[in-house]
Amino acid sequence: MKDYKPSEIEPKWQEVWEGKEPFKAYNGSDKPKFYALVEFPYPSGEGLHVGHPRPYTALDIVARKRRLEGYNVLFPMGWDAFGLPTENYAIKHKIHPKIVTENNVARFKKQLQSIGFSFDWSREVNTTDPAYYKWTQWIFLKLFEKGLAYKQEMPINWCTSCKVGLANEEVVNGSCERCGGEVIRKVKNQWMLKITKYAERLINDLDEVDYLDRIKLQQKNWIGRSHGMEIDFTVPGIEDKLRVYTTRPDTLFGATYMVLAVEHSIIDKYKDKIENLDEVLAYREEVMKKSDFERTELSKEKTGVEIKGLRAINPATKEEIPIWISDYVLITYGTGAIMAVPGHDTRDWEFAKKFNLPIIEVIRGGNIEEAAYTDTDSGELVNSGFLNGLEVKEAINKMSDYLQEIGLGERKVNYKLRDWVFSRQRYWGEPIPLVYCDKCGWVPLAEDELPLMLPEVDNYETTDTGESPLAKMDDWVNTTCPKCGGEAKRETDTMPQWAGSSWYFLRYIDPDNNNALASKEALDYWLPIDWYNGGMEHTTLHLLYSRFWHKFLYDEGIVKTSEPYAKRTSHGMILGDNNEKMSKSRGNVVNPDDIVRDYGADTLRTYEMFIGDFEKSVPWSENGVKGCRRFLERVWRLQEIIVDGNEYSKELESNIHKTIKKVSEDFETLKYNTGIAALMTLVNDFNNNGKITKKDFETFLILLNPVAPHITEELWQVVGFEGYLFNAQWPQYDEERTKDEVIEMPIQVNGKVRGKLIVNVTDSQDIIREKALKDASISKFLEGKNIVKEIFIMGKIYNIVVK
RNA sequence: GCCGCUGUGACGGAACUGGCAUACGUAUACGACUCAAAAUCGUACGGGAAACCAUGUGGGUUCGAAUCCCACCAGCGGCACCA
Repeated sequence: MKDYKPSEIEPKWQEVWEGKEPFKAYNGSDKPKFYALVEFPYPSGEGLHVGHPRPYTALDIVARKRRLEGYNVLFPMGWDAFGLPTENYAIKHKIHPKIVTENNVARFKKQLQSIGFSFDWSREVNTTDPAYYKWTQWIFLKLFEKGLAYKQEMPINWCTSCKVGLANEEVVNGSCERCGGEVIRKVKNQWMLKITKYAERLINDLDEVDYLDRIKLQQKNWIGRSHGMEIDFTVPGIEDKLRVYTTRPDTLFGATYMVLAVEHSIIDKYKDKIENLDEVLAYREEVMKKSDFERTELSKEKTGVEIKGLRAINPATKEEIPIWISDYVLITYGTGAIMAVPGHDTRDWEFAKKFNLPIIEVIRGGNIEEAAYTDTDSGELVNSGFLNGLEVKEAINKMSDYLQEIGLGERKVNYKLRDWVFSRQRYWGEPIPLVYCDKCGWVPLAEDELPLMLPEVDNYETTDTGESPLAKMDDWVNTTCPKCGGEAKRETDTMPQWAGSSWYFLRYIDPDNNNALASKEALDYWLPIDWYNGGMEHTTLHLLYSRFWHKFLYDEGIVKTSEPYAKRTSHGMILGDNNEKMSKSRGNVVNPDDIVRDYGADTLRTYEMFIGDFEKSVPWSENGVKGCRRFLERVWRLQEIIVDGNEYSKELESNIHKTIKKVSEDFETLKYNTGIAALMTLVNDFNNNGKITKKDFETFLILLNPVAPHITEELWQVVGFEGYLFNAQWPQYDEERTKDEVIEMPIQVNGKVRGKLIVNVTDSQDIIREKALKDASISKFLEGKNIVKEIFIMGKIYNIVVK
């Protein structure tokens, strides 16, 4: 027997796979299809770390298993390559982002190939490839055509360091997700995508898909549907009414003041009427500097200024109430104005306490001297005229009806979800294919002008003015209007990184198509994606954005499924061996190259799957890696104890059937760790038995193959099985043979195990009782006591209750 | 503050539908082999002298609870005054 040398056999088999193409997916095959998808990586300068292979190996196992089961499997890989880190690196090192991307992609690809994933590399996509982003631009133009892309001046998150507008979702703890720089709010003209138009369907259609519950829940909470009421407050002396949004119209009698967002339009419109305008404007200026996060930090003291000279009428009490501005009311949610009910809203309560505003109890049940009473399940309306005596839910309805009748309110469904800020003032992104003409407005490029190529520039650094680097390129910016032929200017903003990743799974289906993003037949054949695995951190951004785009393409008749992913699962992070997140600065990053070099790809794969619960984060352990290498060494040495035989060994047969069942099920349910444990147990059984038949070994090799494809393929050849393992069939098990006839049954007295009996599974209660009473270790617990009850479950347990 | 997830040996974890807690692996100790070491193989391995006690804590339901219910505590993640 030769030594097990992964460094020799792994490259050998990778070459065979490259030549024989067993992992190629075929469009329009007669076989049943299976589309397995993992999130394509951002090719960063750091290269792959051991966290990447975890989900890739998991779905590689599924993909390989499906092929052995006779499926036509699409398991692709590509590169999500636009984005700021590459651009920042390019600026710092004076290398063009295109070159940086090429280098990073080459490195990632080499790393991935060394691990032996069964990707169909002939379908590789790259979001920065003009042939790819042509279709990203094309989808954008479709959105524009349908009125789902619009430009609007609105306050956005502005990173002072990157000089770039960020989606709310991209702001992390008040800092820029990409660079960590300070985020302030700035009014800018931005391209927006109307994802909110799809909010309802994005929630409702979750019922149709098989996502982990926590993923569905997180999306639902993110979209945040609430049913409420828009109520108009009249302001004597001005024409406009002040409109607020509330989910608690029942508390209207307790509304003792109003609060507006500092950006509210009423301030500028009626500045002549505001007696303390200077004070109001000074406060506004102060607040505008701050990010949403700082403004809404709960722990901080409430601040605000009363707008003197304007007062509103509470439509329920008809009394005049003061109007304030404060940073705790956001212009981006609801109407940018609230009615404050300090008795029953915590933030309003704190504000009222601070500024000595009246607090009225309108729902009995708490003590509003101490805190706002916010419970909606119990309590009775008081001090509320026609609502008195009602419960909250009834009161909401009655008040809503009343307001609607008198024309001062209407029911309204609101969402936390906001439209998607789609503009970036950066270089390394897809150019937005629109032209601005003074005469015609925003005009889309014709389809045959796509892709609008990202121009080559010498200087792609950001501008101090906040304009895109493209704005400095006069030759590129100045163009003619596609509509009227007159002078026009190109849009210089680029798209966010999320654009390319919102539809990449469609391009894999038909990656070289020049006439469409993918052919209709191919899309119809492959969709939906049968299984998509990715990180929890993408649940609210990428996952939601891509569902939105897919639904739009569905409405356009381009795809036949309203949802892109039939199933979505998530993996946990791999932490450093010090139990902290892997990062360069912490110095705990493990590079898979080292593991492949020192232990082999199969060991890396086995360990990543055996490391723990797939859904939980888990620290890396080099000792665990060693253990998996030892396991593969034991597998390798099994060739020494093989004897001829086309049947399973009698002594092992039951265990083999059980293992086939266990592994087949575990590989489908994210329980890779216990699946591998079962294979380890079977190897131990093999060794304890001293010899195994060829048939025993053959089945074992197929079961292990998805996890450790190289060693199993090699052993297949060494032992002399026919052809290649990748052409084999996944083994079947016989349910009857997975069941034991004789078991060790625990015998309990008062619920505590007092003994164990070897019995037939089918033995009756009488037989077991007789045996148990004869057993001294059990009967001594029964002495001098009366049996008052017996619990018997055949083949499982016998419990005697005594007194 | 809200929402979600998670708490089991020294460590990663296992435990079907409420039915033998700690499978599998790691670490450790001892033994075999060896001149020796590595590798390999074998044995032990939750605590306790024992009765017993142990699945974050305290209650509850049950013949029986890691699993179900209630209330807490801790850690991780997400969100950010969302009216």
